Amino acid sequence: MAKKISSRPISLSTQPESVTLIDVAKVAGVAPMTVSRALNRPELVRSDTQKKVLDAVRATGYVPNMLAGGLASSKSRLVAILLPTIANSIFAETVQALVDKLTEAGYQTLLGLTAYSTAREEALVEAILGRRPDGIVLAGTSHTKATVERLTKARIPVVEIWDLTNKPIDTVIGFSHEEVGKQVARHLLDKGYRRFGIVSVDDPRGLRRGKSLIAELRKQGIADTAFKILPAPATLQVGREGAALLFDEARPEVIVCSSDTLAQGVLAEAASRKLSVPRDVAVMGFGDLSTAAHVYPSLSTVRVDGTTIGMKAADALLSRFGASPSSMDMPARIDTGFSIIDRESA
Amino acid sequence: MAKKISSRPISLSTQPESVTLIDVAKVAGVAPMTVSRALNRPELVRSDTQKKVLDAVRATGYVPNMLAGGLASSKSRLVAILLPTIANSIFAETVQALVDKLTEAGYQTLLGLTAYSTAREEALVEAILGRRPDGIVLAGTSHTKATVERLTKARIPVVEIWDLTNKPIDTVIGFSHEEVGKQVARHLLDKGYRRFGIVSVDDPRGLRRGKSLIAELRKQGIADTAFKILPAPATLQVGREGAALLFDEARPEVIVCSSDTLAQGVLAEAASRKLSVPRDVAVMGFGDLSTAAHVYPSLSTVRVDGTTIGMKAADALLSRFGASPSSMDMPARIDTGFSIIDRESA
DNA sequence: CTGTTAGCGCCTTCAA
DNA sequence: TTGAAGGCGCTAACAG
Repeated sequence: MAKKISSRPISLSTQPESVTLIDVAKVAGVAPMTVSRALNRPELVRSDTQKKVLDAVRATGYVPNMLAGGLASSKSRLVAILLPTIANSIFAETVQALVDKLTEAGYQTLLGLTAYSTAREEALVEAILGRRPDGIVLAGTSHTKATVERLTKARIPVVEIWDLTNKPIDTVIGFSHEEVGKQVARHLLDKGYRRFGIVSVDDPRGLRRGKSLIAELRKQGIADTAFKILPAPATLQVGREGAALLFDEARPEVIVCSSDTLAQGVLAEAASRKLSVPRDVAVMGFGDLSTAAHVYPSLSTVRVDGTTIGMKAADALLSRFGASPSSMDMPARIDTGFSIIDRESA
Repeated sequence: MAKKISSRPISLSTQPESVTLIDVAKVAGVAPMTVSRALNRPELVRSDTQKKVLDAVRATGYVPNMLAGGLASSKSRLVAILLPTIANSIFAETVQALVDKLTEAGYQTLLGLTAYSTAREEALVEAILGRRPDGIVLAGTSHTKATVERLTKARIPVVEIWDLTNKPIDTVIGFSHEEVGKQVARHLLDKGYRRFGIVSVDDPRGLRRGKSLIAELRKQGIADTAFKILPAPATLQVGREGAALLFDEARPEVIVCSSDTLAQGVLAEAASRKLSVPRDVAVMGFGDLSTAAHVYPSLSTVRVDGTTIGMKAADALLSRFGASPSSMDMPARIDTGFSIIDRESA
């Protein structure tokens, strides 16, 4: 009778063979395909069949194998996220929002950490594309040529975040770091400051903000701006050290920091030197949101809404996942902007 | 001549069919299996064959499909990490260390965020097991029965971190939160404090530390300890609010916080009330490492080395991956400990 | 050292 | 609405 001897040996070992669609189908008394449908497209299955299947799933403890499903359907329900770092990171909120939204939509998230290295990013991209993700999110817009090529060839939605560019790989959601530097310069000049100091970690976007700030100051006739670049990650301690260097050398009227964490370190150093903020020295941070705002009345900051970036990135991906391949060619360029929050005048 | 007509249609579309092992094999002039070996177990392949294959890989731009590979070999080279949250998180360092080490070893990391909900954790575990990860890391030791069952049945290494228990699912790496509460109580009592206040977010481990602290104080004859529990996440602002409540009601001599971020908020509130720390009120944080240490001279804290936890978790996984299935039954229970850092006496 | 065969577990396609 | 056949791309196991 048996058309084919079961290839699965009757297991005598304690290792419970993993339950497959076929096992569920047997228990439910339907074809494997029907189980698949009941699970993935229930609207195509009569409700009593549906029930039989679900009962069988519970009875067997079946967990669908997404490797097999993904291989067969070329849909992995996987989104990769690549960022420089997660420790003490300005990206934390973005990741949180992104992961939350994607999880809710039934996608899982692969996390890769590049440590601000485009070479490492390239290696990660290659490895990750091996998983055939349905989409990928990258922090920043600066990548190696090979990375861009691979990403383009992969023909999946690519979202670059936390920066802006005129030549995105696909979709880009962020703001201009040059514009941040420029606006911060103008804002502080308007308030009458003339001697500036900058504390930044060695992060490409932070450096660009700093350079743009200096460029704008130059335009306005201010030539010498002390620019302290310290190794990442941006910790309170690093902020303190940077501030110490500036206080010892340049005695700036205002210190601009590449992140709020650094700014808090600067505040700590100022306090330890009995310097009053902002009277003796003003401090400007970057990043904000749940950290510094409302808490340090003397701290100004550039506020960036990381949560919005994460949510928009998720939206961008999800809308493309549903869409037809042709509409794949309609990427977006979203400027989420930033705002300068001035605690002194609040 | 052709044993079989190529099943792959000659593509006229612009969509470049993705390159497979077979394509590489053709170009290299070897069998597909040889390509597979050259890529995964090069030591089994003669070096000139090896070279032919690598050249063909480069020429074709081949990216191995890990879904297919995983399905065939039942090895996914994937590790899942489940934590409550990543925003403002005490886990950031742990994740960083874990991801770094695993990436280096050729594993990729799936990130799931549970928001302190065991129900959500259960759903995530189920979804994630569908990817057939080679291992899984969970924050905490408190899970639903279904989660524990599924995890046990999955027969993969499971590492619970940032807590300790006598009944781990498998391996557990962390420290006792009860012990933290107790030691903090004793430490502060020794220093002469008698009126305590606690600010905690609604996080199970933070609450356990707080309860243990209170229990120990009771033992020592101190009955009334104000315990403010605020909704997560732990931000500076929440710390400020908690402190404000305590200052208005209880006027504690010392405030113990469930995280350093909260503690910093408490410092800010104290400052705004012109209270001197630690003279008027002492503040004890939790977590530390790159954040508070060395920066706030007035802040005491419980130091936990999140990086070590992450590295040990990675080690635990990697050693089991290499090992024989039988040695799978030798889990570990590692107490990474903690230390109380007292800035006042430093 | 290299090749052949036979699936891994699921979904697409087509037929009933 | 359900079922049967075939293959997604790769690797284990064995043969040469």
